[in-house]
Amino acid sequence: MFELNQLEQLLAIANAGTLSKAAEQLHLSQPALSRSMQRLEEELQVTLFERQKNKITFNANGDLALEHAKTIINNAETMISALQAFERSQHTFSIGSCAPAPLWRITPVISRQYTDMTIQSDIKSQDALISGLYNDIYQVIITTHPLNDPDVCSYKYLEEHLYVALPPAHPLSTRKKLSLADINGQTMLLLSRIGFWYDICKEKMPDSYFIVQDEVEALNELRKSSALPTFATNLTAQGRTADANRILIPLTDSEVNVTFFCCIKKSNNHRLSKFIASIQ
Amino acid sequence: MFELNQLEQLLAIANAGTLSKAAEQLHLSQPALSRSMQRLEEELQVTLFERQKNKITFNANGDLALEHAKTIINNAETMISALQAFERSQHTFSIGSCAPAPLWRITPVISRQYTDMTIQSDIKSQDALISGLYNDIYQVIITTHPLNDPDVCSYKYLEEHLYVALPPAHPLSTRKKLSLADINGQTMLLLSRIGFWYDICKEKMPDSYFIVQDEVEALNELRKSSALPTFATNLTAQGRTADANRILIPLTDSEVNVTFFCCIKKSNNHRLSKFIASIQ
DNA sequence: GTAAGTTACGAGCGACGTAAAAATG
DNA sequence: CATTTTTACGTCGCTCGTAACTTAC
Repeated sequence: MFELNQLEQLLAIANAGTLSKAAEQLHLSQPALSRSMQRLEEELQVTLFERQKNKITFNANGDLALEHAKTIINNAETMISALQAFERSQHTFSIGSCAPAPLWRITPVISRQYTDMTIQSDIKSQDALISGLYNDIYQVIITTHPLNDPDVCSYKYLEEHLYVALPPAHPLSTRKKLSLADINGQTMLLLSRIGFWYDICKEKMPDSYFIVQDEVEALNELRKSSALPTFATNLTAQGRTADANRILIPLTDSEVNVTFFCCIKKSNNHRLSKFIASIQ
Repeated sequence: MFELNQLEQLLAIANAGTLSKAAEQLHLSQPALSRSMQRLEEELQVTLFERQKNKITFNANGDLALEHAKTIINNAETMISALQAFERSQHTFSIGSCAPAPLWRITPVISRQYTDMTIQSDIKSQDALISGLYNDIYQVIITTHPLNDPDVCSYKYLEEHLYVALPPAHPLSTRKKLSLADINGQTMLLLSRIGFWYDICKEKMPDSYFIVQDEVEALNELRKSSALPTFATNLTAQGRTADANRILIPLTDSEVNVTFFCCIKKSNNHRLSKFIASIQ
């Protein structure tokens, strides 16, 4: 049987146009390449080139061989990346979530349970999460609704309730509850990468301007040094313990009082049994 | 990049079950195979086997690699056979015909014109001929009707008229013309491999029994030594020159007075221009 | 003359086989 | 003890690079 490196050489010759240039690209001497192609022809029992004294061109066989070579090399490269991706996936616990808060809780749990695994988490749209679960990009996804699929188990995991954190001097700070509509128009501090929350803010508070911060620390600094309202959640210590400078007022909209579900392919149930037990 | 022979070895191991047996099948020492697989794993940067002290089994990566390896090896083998088939086709002039007579004429013409080519001819049903022309199994096919396809040129080539050759003593031998229905029921001598003629005989002379001979010589011997009627055609010298023992009577059915057409893919027009000129 | 290709020849490295060791049933 | 696998080591062969030659523009 011929060898893959000979097919690579064939492609290189097609790309470079001449043996010499191809040899250079392949870090090979030109005579070595010449002989390698002679061996390939011998192996295939077919001439691939039209040889003139100082010129070599593909003949019809060569053109055909080139097409086959391309697919074979392509398959070989696919094999390598598929294997390496599979290997990585074996040692990586990938979680996708539609919001950041569940990850704050779940990541430490997993890293304690699966000590030899890398944990990788994404915040994505629900659609992206679901297709990621089907394609085994995620072992676990966290959504706001259980998945309606017999091959997937959805476990109720957490409830999240949002508050608005107002400075005491704020005109609305005496209210017992508020809706997003009530605070629409306010300029607010907001974290980035908050998944579906951002879409809700944009939709329900179209007149507000959001000062977006990437880092929690940066946001906290701004919170201290400004009178801007922010959001808070029941899922962080920082959100719950009333801040000296802020009064937390519950938000009433159903969209900001959600239940999160952990969704796992049934085929992964066994592998993740320890994890499943821990979230129930 | 890894090499194809390593993939072949991988398959051999999967088939044989143990390194030792696989090595034997591969005509390789067992340690050599062991190291070759170690190199493959190194190359892929992925372990493929679960190694115990004196036992080696595929792991999940290995199973996946095996699937990829199968398709790659398969592609490689396909490449070899496709190239060799293509090479052969380049040096072979393949003609398919629905009847033998046109081949008697056309074959010598082609062999004179294309001296470096092998001529290969088949007698097949019209359907098989047409699909063979499309798949480049035939460069030329001979049919009884022109093809209705803009990519194919159909050239009128020959007319063939059948006669029935009766012994002078035969009751019908004084007729000026006959139809197949008139001689239905007669036991007749017939050549084999006569293409669509055979179907016509069977259809139009359902009550006849046909003594079929593979060889022309054998048929001629029987013709001399028996009084059995046979068919004759305008396309052979032997058919035309009246035989002392036979009287040739024209058959009137339209089915046995046919025009043959040479059909050639337009894409082959250039390559076959010499041939096309010679048949017009 | 430069740039392309093939052939000739010597050298080095890489894959092979043999031998040895270790483990299992 | 037979079977299976890995490691160690020396050898052989294959492929490489250099050099020389030929041809074309």
